[in-house]
This record gives sequence, C-alpha cells and structure tokens, in this order.
Amino acid sequence: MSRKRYALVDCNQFYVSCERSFQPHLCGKPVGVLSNNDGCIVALSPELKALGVKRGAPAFKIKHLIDRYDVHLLSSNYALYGDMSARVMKILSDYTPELEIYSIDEAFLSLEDLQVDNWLEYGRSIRAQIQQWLGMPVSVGIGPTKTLAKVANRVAKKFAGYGGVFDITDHPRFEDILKWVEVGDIWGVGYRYAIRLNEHGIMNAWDLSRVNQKWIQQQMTIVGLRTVKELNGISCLDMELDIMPKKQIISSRSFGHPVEKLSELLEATADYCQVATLKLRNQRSLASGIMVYLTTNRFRDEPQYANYASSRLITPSAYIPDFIQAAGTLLRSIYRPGYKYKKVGVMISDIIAEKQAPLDFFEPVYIDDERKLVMDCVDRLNNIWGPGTLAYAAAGINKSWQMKRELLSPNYTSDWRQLLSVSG
DNA sequence: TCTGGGGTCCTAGGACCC
DNA sequence: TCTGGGGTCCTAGGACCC
Repeated sequence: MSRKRYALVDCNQFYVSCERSFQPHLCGKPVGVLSNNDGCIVALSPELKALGVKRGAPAFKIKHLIDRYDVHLLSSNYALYGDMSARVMKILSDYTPELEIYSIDEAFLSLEDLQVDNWLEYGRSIRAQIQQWLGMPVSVGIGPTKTLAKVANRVAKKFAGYGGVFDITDHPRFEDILKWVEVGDIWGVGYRYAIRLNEHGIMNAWDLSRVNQKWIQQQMTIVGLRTVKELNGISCLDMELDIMPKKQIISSRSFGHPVEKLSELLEATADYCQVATLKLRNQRSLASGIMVYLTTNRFRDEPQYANYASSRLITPSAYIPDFIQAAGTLLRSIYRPGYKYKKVGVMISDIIAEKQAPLDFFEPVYIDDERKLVMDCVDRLNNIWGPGTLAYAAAGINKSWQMKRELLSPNYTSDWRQLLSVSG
C-alpha cells in the first residue's frame, strides 16, 4: 500500500496577483482589491499589509493612506479572476491524475500514486511553470494529510528561504513547526474555537495534536477530532474529485445606495432570481424552496429592520418567472415602508437533479414543459451575446440600486473588446 | 458617504409516529 | 390522564471555509 501524500497549491494574494499580471506597474506597490460595492478590502499585497491594513478593513477607513503611500485600490473583477483560476487549474491538472479544486485560488493534488524521487523538485516545477505562464506566484505545501499540507503551505508562504515550496513529511523539526502555528490558523479551527482552546491552554498546532480525543470531540464535534487526527498524520479527509451540485444557491448584494421603495426592492429581487436560477440551470438542477430576506444597514444609526420569509413552489422548477413571482409575494409580505434598506437576497433550496424531477398528475413538469424551452433559449442567447442580453423586465432597466464598482479593471482575458494592447 | 458574498457540515431539540 | 421507549424527519443555530 502506497502512503498517502498531498500537495496544496495556493495562489499568493490571488486577486491582487491577477491584477498585477496585466498591470505590471502595480508590482512592488501596495495594492488592495475591494469586495462588491467597493466596500471592504478582501485581498492585499504584502506592501499593503506592511502598512498595517488588515483583510476586511472598510475601504473608507484607509483613505488617508492612499496618496501618502501610493496605494492602489481596485474593484473586484470576477470575470478576470475566474478565467485566471481556470488557467491555473489547467496547468495543475497536468501534474496529477487527482486534482481537487478547493476554491478559486487553491487546489489539492493527490501524490499517492506518482513516481517522483524528489518532491521538492516536483513542487518547484509547478511553481515555476505557473509563474512563467501566468505571472502568478503560488506556494506549494506537501504533507501526509490535507491538514498538514495546509500547514506546510503556510510555512512555504511565510519563510522566503524555502522558495515557496515546503514538504512537512517526516520533517526533523516537525514539532517546532507545529508549535509555530497558532491554533486559530489551523485549517478547520476558526475564531470561536480558537478562543475556547486558548482558554484550555491549547495555543498552537502541537498542543492541539496532543489533546485527548474524546474531549476534543465533545468540544469541537467530529470535525475537530478529524483535525486532531490529521495533525498526527492520520488522513481523514479524502480527495473530493466530483463537483457536487449546490444544495442551496444564494444571490444577494448590497445596494449602491440606500433603497426605500418597494418597486426597487422588487426589481433587485427579480434580478437575483435570474442570477440564482442561472446557476441552478447550469448544474442541471431544479429547486422548489425559495427564501427572500431584506435588511437595513446595521452600521448606521437609523431605525433597523430585518426579516425573511420562505415558501415552496408547487413543483420543482428552474423557470425564472416562477421564482420572480414567488419572491415578489414573499418580499411584499415582509416589506415595511419607511426604512432605508441596504440589501435584499434570494436563496433557493430543496434542489434536485433535473432527471430526478418527480412526475405530477396535476401539474405540468418543468422538463417536459415549454418553460424549459424558453429558458434554454434565454441562456443560449446570453451565452453568445453576453450576460443580460435577454432579461426579464421585472428586474428593471436602469437598476439605480445596483452596486458600485468604480475602480474596475478591464476584462483582459474574457472580453474581446477589452484585450490588453501592447504598443510602443 | 463609506463596513462583501456564497457556500458546507454537524448537532440538538421539537414534532410526530408506533 | 398520563407514562415510556424508540425511531424518523425537519429546522434552527452554530461553527467553519474561501
């Protein structure tokens, strides 16, 4: 039996690196990428970190740094990041038969059945190729479990001396490394558990690896127990190779400015129904559960209101108007005039595969229905001519409520009209 | 004037049934 | 009227991830 071994490849400050890849003048400068609505900072370059800025900081609170330190802030450009991610993953897929795309900027590689003499060399060649082809810096962590590969990745990222690649397997300083990792930085241990563990004197990964298993299961459920085992080199988390269809799909966005009118909230809600059901159709699923929520801005000193309501469709569907109608009814039921709303959201749930749609004697079934033909047509046109080419009028035309993206970079790789041009 | 969005899993407890 | 065990299903809440 061959021994398990995993690599975790993680892009360094992924969103920032995507932007830098096409705007090299940003290299070496403090750069931040903002969340939707240009709200807070979700990705920072090391230079921006060095100024004391933290992930999650509201953009308006660092205004005073911008001119002084030549800080560059950018709206997030998901079309660009999604495309760059696909290119990274394509390269990685050449390095292993088993690739698990864990997030937009991270992937696990199973190394179990590979014939490789030198794992550090293997990691270095991955890193070099992605750097050369995409201008994207990555870190590679290697270990006998996914959790330890994560730890190794952290070491690779933190200590420049390792050249971005670290293998923790059978490392002579294993104990020191685990003692160096704070308990809250372990994969699977979040902010809350970190506080609780600290109260019991468990401060770092080494401490956690030594705890009593029964006790840790009581404290942190089976999930925490798995983490402890993984720190001890016992692999509990397998590769997840299938892309599982989503069990729930949420579409929500903060407004560009406060919204009071029901009519505008209805538009936004209808728009989010379009977004959510597109994802639903793309994974060939149907849904029957729908929930709508709305909320005021909790950061402002104003009357606050938040509420939600849910209902079910008679039969599972992926037809936009079915959801717009249901969502409209729900929104009206929870809407209260006189508040300044910050956000509405739509969540669809009770998702099943198209093929598993139950027969119904009394109601038409979506997949045998002209509703499916209409959706196929809408999706195809939007695929060819771009998102939003064909849309329901209920989602509004002007969309005055839409979020802000004032600092957006061009879609260099996903729109012919926005290709990077190189001139002398 | 300004503070993101989209997911998953686990467990406890209540409702309901036999 | 009220007692008991055991099972399933559903939901809400809490934790985590990026």
